[in-house]
Amino acid sequence: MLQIFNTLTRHKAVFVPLDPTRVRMYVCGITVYDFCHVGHARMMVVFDVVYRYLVHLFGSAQVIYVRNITDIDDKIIKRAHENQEDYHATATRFIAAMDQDLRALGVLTPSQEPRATEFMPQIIDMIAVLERKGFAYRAANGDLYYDVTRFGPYGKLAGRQLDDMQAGARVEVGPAKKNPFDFVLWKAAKAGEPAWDSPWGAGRPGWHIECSAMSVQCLGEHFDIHGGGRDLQFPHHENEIAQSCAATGAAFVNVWMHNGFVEIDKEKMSKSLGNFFTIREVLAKYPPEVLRYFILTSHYRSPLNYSDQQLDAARAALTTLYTALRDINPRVSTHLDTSFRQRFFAALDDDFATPEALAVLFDLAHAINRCRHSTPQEAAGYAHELRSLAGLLGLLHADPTRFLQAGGDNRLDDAMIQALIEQRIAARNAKNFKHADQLRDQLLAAGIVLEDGPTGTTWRRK
RNA sequence: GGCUGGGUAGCAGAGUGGUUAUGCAGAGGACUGCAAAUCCUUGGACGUCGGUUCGAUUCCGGCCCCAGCCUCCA
Repeated sequence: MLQIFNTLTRHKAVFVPLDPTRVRMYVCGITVYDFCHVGHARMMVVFDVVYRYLVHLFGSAQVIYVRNITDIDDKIIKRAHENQEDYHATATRFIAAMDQDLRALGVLTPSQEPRATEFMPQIIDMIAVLERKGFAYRAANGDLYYDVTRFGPYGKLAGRQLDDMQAGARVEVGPAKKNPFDFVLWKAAKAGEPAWDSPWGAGRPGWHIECSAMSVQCLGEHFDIHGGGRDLQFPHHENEIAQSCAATGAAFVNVWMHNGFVEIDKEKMSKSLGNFFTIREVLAKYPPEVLRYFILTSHYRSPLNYSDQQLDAARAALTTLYTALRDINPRVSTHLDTSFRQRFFAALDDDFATPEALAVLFDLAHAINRCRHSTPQEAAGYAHELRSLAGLLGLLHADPTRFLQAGGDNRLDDAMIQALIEQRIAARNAKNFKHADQLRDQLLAAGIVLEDGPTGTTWRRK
């Protein structure tokens, strides 16, 4: 039984979909004005695992996963202006970059990826409903605001009362607002800004309303899971609740999920602090699967401390797993110890406890290594088990030898490596171990590790 | 000021009222020409002060420390 921690209740609870034939999840994607960083990668990978596991439990045709793209917003306009290009060109460019990064990380494509600019009529409709119901007001600056005092439960998701919050703790409060926590629904366009026509004049939607409109449009008024980074809990998701519930009069989301931050030196990785690494920066140094593995080594709600040391450890760990799979043809076996599988699913059932699930993978790798020579068919069975369980996490899809030999600085290509290995074999056969060791050291200096086994010499990159 | 989380071995990171997490790193052994990989064995831990308990890292309370949110942010 899958249990999920619900931010709304601060408890884990058994997940029961509203409609078991249509499990519906919405995740806040990114605003496309720059390359994705490791923090984005974490969110994408975490919810990718959630999606994969829901598909495993309910079937691929039963799970609808919507992840939006914010393709119009102040930052995009600013970036486009800096680059002297159309806002749309900026957005398109960074969407392509994002797709490339996510493909590398093995993140599955969601069922739908709605973009704000494609949902203008629906967004405007929802705002109009809010205005008609008295939840909106026009400020002196022309912007249309949501009046938070009109929505009773405001603050429930954040776990705080309006009165408790210190408005303007870190920034000046907008002077046009009646209440400091009021937020913009429709932003009046300034000269030269991209704009859409609306009952409130030319302008663009506020950030929060687009997610309310798109989620309701794609999944219905009331759906199962809504996710995103912890930083979206307040005010973004709080505001979504206020808008959606006020507009539809229905319950909005059953389970709210928030992933923890990526940190560097105990500090949140963020654009504003400037302490971020983009996904592509990391992928220039490490195979994408290493980054994915690294993300899954900590529970999704915990902080994840980023460092090269951790990435190195992740690569070493994957090397261990792939080494176990090397030279084995995974085959389904009917009489296997099923405790691995049971532990693995128990871990994921417990609020997606990936660290525990990964531990099971290592136990399987050890099981393979223990019996790979004595009972190869058993080893093949465990290898199949390892592959299929890891596959649920989006890991261990690669050919083992390809993973183990990938990367490197290409000082030596495969043919050169092979030639040096042949030379060394000749030297060994001639009992000229000094020369053989020299060749091995030469390869090691180039990052190539040799392994002499009963069936010959294999190599991998360090 | 309000609100959330958290402090576990060298590093990372799970978990549990009494019994091995796991990975990387370390030690010893097997294997190897020597290595590497692998296997076997193994050292090392639960911020602090109290309380509950036969027994607490694990429950309760105080304290200290850290991070995050209360603009935008995954």
